[in-house]
Amino acid sequence: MTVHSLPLTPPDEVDEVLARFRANGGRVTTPRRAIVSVLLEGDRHQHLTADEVASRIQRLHPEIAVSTVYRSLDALETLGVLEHIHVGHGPTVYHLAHQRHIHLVCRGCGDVVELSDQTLAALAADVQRRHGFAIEPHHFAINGLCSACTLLETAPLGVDEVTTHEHRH
Amino acid sequence: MTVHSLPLTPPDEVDEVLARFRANGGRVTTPRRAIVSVLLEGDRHQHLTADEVASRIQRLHPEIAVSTVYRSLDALETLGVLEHIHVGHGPTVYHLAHQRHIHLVCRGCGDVVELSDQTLAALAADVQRRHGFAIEPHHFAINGLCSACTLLETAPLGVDEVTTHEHRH
DNA sequence: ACACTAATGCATGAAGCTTGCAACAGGGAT
DNA sequence: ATCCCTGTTGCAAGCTTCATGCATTAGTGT
Repeated sequence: MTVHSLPLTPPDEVDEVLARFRANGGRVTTPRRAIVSVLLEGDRHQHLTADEVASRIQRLHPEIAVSTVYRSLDALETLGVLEHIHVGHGPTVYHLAHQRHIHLVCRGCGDVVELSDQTLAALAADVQRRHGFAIEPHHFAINGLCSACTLLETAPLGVDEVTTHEHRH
Repeated sequence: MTVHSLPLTPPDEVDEVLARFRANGGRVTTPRRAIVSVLLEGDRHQHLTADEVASRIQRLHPEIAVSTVYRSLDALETLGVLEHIHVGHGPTVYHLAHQRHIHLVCRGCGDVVELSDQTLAALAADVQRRHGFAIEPHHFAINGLCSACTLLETAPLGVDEVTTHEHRH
């Protein structure tokens, strides 16, 4: 009997994820259940900042403190339930560990492109061989310019697009 | 006549760098001269946080405010004198633009390995072709584990190296 | 040397994250 | 099902990194 009537919060998928967490010595509490719940929401992969996670949780549980969210995110990450990545100038974002992927972030428009793991395989092998360094490409976003923003930059025909197109990074 | 008697602060190399800055409309002031000076110090490439830059400047010029350092770093970067990079969990670090290189940062020991530009050339071309995305590999540090720390992680023979070898990232 | 305007110093503030502590609750043992 | 131990929470305060408003100061072309 699969109950899919709840629109926002996923059902027992949450407990499924947290079962491994408990097995590894973590306590399953309301805040931790809520965190996994919001990260499972939606069809697409979620990359949420701690603050975004807190806001969404507080729609249902206003009593849950932001500091608890930070500490719970930490606990969940330590036991492998989720991971964080750094997206450049912005705050840290979190996503479930099983939704791991590499991120390209455009410094112009902020768009995020997901990259296949094998795209970096050759680079990783090269760096490993030449430097003995095992890169962890999921842990950071690769910055750059998407095609649209590249056009804007290389062709500053208009008025003052250099100043209007702010570089916030 | 090359005067290399001054040990800490480089000589007129500072003015050389700032000449282009002035030519592009920037005003050469004491704080800006001091910033370029500390970034030119030492034999190796400098990667300093804004706070580190401020501290070193204030040894000679205690009146220079931290906010001025931030704004001056910004101004110098806008006119191409220097660049900043994100090294993961830590604060932004700055270096002179002509000392540009790619950074590998070990999440275990914090060591930084410099990488040649061509190491990423193949990846950059691949991403450009497949996604139309122009990556800017100097702008972020690539995180991972150096060979020594990889050994520590894969062989947790000792007492409690997992806990003593903190993962701060 | 002058005047125009950018840059500075100071104070204040905001975002993102951490921490101390008393009260509370999860979950293995009973 | 209940108890107890210990990890977890909520609250408040604080910390780091960086940004900003404003009156004063100081570069730079003329």
